[in-house]
Amino acid sequence: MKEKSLSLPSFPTTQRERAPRPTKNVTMQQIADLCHVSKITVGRTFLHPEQVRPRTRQRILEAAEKLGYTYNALAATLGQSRKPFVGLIASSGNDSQFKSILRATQSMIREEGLDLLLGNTELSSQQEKLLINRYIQYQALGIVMYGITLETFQQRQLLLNAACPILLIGDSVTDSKINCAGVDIYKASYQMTEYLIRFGHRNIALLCGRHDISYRSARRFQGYRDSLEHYGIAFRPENVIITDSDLNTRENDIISSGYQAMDKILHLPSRPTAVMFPSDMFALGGLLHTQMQGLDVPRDLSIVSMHEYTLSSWIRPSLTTIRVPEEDIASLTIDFFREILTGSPPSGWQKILPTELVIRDSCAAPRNA
Amino acid sequence: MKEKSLSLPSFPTTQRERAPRPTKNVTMQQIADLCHVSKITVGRTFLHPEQVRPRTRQRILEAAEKLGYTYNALAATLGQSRKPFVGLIASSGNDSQFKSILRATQSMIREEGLDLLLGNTELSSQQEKLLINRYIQYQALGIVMYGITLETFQQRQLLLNAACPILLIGDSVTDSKINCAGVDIYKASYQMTEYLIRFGHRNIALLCGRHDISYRSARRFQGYRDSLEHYGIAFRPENVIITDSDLNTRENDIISSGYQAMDKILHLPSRPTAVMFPSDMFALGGLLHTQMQGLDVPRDLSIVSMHEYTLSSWIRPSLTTIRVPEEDIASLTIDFFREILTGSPPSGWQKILPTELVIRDSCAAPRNA
DNA sequence: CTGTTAGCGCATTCAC
DNA sequence: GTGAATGCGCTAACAG
Repeated sequence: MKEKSLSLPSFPTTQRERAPRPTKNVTMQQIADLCHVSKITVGRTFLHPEQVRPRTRQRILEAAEKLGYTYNALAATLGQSRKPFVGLIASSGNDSQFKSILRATQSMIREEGLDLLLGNTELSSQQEKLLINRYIQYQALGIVMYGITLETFQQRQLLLNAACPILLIGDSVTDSKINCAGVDIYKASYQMTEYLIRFGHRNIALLCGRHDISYRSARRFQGYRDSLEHYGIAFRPENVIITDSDLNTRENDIISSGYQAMDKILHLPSRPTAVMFPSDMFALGGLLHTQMQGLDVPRDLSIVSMHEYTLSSWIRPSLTTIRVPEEDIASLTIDFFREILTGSPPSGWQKILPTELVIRDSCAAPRNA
Repeated sequence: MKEKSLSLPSFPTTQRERAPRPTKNVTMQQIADLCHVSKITVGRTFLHPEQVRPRTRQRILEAAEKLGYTYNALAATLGQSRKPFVGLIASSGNDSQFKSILRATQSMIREEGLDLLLGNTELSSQQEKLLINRYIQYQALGIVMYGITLETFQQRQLLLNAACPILLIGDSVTDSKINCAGVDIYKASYQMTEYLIRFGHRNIALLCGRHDISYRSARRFQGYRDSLEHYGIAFRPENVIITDSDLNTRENDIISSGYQAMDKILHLPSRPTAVMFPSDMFALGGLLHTQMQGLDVPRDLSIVSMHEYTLSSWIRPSLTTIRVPEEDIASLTIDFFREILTGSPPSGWQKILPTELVIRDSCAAPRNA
């Protein structure tokens, strides 16, 4: 038998013995003693106030206040075997798409009376596994992952944990057992490359995350490559600029990553005639740099982004980009958790949403075409 | 006696009775039964493996695997009265500064084996209070708040909870009892206004958050106003553009907020000669719009930002802005929690960091001065 | 309306 | 090495 999904404790347990905190907690029992009622009556005052006579309730509340009582929600979950947490594991805090996910998740969480555990992996597979296990051990109702490493993606047993459904969002996924809600990045990337090729571009640069580590970047990279190949265009490794803005903790600013990438691209021996950026933010950085060099977009250089923000329609030239239905992904995430809450833990729950190529003004045929 | 800090349960308790989840959890006892050992031996295999004979340990681990056992970290905290959580309450997911906070917090959390509870208030005072109480009830070791409403700020009892230290970050604070690590936004705003005034500007616009709600925006607004007053310049209400990008869930993009604000400003009956933006991102939006209108910055219009990002030095003209020591705030946050961990729960812990006026190319004297 | 009993799952203390 | 007993703080089920 291979290793199954097994969650063992993984905390540093040996270290917090410095401060024994002799401060005994105030418990319901103490309130009960003070009020000459039973413990459970105290509990009821808080959880089902209507079941307690107003006068008794009043006395209990006053006593609680006086003692500085704090309700222990952790103990409560034990008692009612309630699961109050939802885990959200992000590969990086950098991604702006993450915001809309966060926002949507939060609103659901609020409605359902849940709370959010947030972890950041910086695309470390080890961190991913650790966090998944941790959140499972906190009895998470489910875990949402936004971005995943190729390595963790292989660990199906971990991702298919029975006790805690895991949902991958942002990207659709090749493994039909794994829950996901997202778009087909491979296809989007393929199509965008195709779009440029049809303009006549043969020398297309790509700014891309670590495709040796990140599942998403790998898919994006592959879509680009396959598209080139399909049209009989030689793949040039030097045309792929790797950004590790996911990983690099110093490099906080996506726009600046795009800026710097463009600098590299413009210094390539054979200068590309088109550049693909992961998102509008990166593209803006690239655009700013290009224009500062006195080059015209799209006459001298075509620029596209692979993920639209509201910004892209306003800058000049407006950006050709790909619309990702973020709101839909967000509401699917909510649906997923609603299914969990109604008792049917999803499995093989796959929602693949279409992307849309938004054509604007940042592309043209290459000059020498 | 006034209301003290009292934490009562605040969950929607009446709703999760749909799915009774008859699936009994696998517990240590079951593993124990299967292995013909006692419960505690099982526990030890996980927590102090070295205290268990290798052969026994092996058997137990196998049984655990076979049964699909999941360690219940919540129950564990009860047993060892360990506090595994840190709360982070953000007023909005929009703010980019939030990223660096998050990053720093996460790294500390990782080192200390803690986990992060994240909540978003969208500057609703009610949400703030609810989340604070919730996190306290989850036995949070401490709570970090990034941004706070004026209303909650008044609730000193809540903020000075003994069981759970609360740290306000980003801004320094006028109440000497309240823990904080941040910069004096009032002063920064005052100085920036002063800087523009000394150029000869008399008609200065300000883009600002809801200063009737947000503590930070209120301070920023006041600094601007007091500076004008000090130099004998009449305050013009129409020169203050309010952005509620904190609140508005649809408006995801800060750059676009700046863009739109600038549009309003340029249409003001008496057009300002200088505009102050909350951050570089807003300012970039404003700048883009200004330039698109055929106006020159800084000749026709001076633009400043009140919070520097890496971007500001690259765009043209480069932005005059204010450097906020984000990294220092982040490490102070860590310090704060280290003090909690070493047993001295901070109180009146105030770290006020200096800001720096970064002068670049986006300001000039007004044309008609 | 209130109390009794039992249990949630694990950890600690002390024995053996 | 291993085990028994007890406690963590709260809740559910059933009684009265």
